[in-house]
Amino acid sequence: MGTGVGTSIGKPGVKPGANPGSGSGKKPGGSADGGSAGRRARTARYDEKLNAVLSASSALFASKGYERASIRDVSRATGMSLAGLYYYFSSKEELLYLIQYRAFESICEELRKIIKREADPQVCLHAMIKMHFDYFIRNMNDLEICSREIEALKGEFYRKVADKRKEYFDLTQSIFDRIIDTAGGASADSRLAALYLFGTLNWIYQWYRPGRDPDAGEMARQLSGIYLQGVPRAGEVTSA
Amino acid sequence: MGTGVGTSIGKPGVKPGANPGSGSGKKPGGSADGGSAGRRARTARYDEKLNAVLSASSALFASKGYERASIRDVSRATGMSLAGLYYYFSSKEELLYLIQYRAFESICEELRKIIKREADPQVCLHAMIKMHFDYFIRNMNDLEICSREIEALKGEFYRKVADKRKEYFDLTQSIFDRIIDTAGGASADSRLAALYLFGTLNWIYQWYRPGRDPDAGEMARQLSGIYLQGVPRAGEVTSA
DNA sequence: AGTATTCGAACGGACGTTCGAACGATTCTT
DNA sequence: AAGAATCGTTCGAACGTCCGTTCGAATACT
Repeated sequence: MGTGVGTSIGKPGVKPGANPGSGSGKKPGGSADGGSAGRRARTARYDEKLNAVLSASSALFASKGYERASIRDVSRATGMSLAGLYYYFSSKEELLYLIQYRAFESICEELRKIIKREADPQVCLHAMIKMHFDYFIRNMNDLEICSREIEALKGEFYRKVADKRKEYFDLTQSIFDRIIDTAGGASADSRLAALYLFGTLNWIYQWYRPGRDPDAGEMARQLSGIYLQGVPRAGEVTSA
Repeated sequence: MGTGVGTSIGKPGVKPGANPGSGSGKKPGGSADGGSAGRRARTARYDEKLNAVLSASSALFASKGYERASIRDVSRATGMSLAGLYYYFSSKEELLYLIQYRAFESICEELRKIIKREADPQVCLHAMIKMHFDYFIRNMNDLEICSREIEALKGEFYRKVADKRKEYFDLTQSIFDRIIDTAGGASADSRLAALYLFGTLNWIYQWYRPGRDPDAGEMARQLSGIYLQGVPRAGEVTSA
């Protein structure tokens, strides 16, 4: 903040000096950027249009992949001109950043609520998994991008998203910590358990098809059943 | 095979007619291409150099991603000229195909051996997971590419790799089928269980670091423990 | 009038791929 | 054994295309 240079990106009309691929990418603004604050939402129209752009980009990035989807594709999908798009973001990378950051921010908030609400750690794990499946089904494109395009961001963009992802992970691991505290000494390691679970959750976009596969409730029941009792007894009820 | 047109790709010196991005991509040769057969391994020198090219490409694709890594990067990494590389493959896509196909082919073979060897389904699941971790640690780049770049292939290339992947999946699901047959009626669904496990296995490249994390044996013990008894009892011994 | 938003047109660069010529080794002919 | 022909292998240079981004002017809104 001291220099006053490059502290205000993402705001309409502000195009920072050209840093063609070289610089270390210190783009995102100072505080809570990526959410709704910090973007100077002058008009409701601006916010609506930005959301439309993000939604179209999300669908495109999800179906073609971030690298293969071009800004020209986004232009075609939104009906906006190539140059007009750059009024809403200052680089393709920021576009990806906004999608990822917002998704992690909102799913983190939902998880925090659950942890606050559920005292029993086993019930809490089930609620967490159920919430993740629900969120996934409501926002398949965003979560697919959060899983698949982790390494497409660099510099500050990467760091900010990585922090949010770590928050989501730490919250999940804390649930396993409590499960393991309750159980005896023959439990799994909480970090590994959380990593294993994250693999499963980050992979569902690869195979889940809404019509064919079970709904979120059934999927969560089976998965939490496995993690709490193993595959052979996954269907038994845990607690009253 | 009937037309005699485009039936022999991947062989040195054979450049099929230009189909710039449009055609449906019916490139891979008739039978068991992608392995060692079908590529007309005239000389040992050719095979060695091809393996060097594949290995360098694998490292590049793994670290930068398939799209971001360019043929010029491969050229730089191998010391060969841009044009010289095309003596060993006919397109960048075929390069990716060869890496993926060979990896799936060899890991499928290892899994078939395990299933033939282990009569107890629970021991078999543990052996499968252990084998996968071992294979991953020995071939991190290849498996990362198999997990991350699934959708980069199209047409026949995609189909051939998808078939191999399905074989690996079906073999794994068959293990869960036997586990569930043995157990009572409160088990998980075998297809879901296999999909959940695949998520975990396909995600390890995102976090596993050889020095920091447990070795393959310990990781397999914990993961199979979870799938057989759940997190709270993952450390208990299953059978004698 | 003044600000917010959109656009057509272009720039420079990176990409995958190809072409024809050359090099090196092996084989064939004499 | 010598020279020519063949084949496998490598290369420099270029082609055409697509990309992300920018500029200054034009339009819409308040």
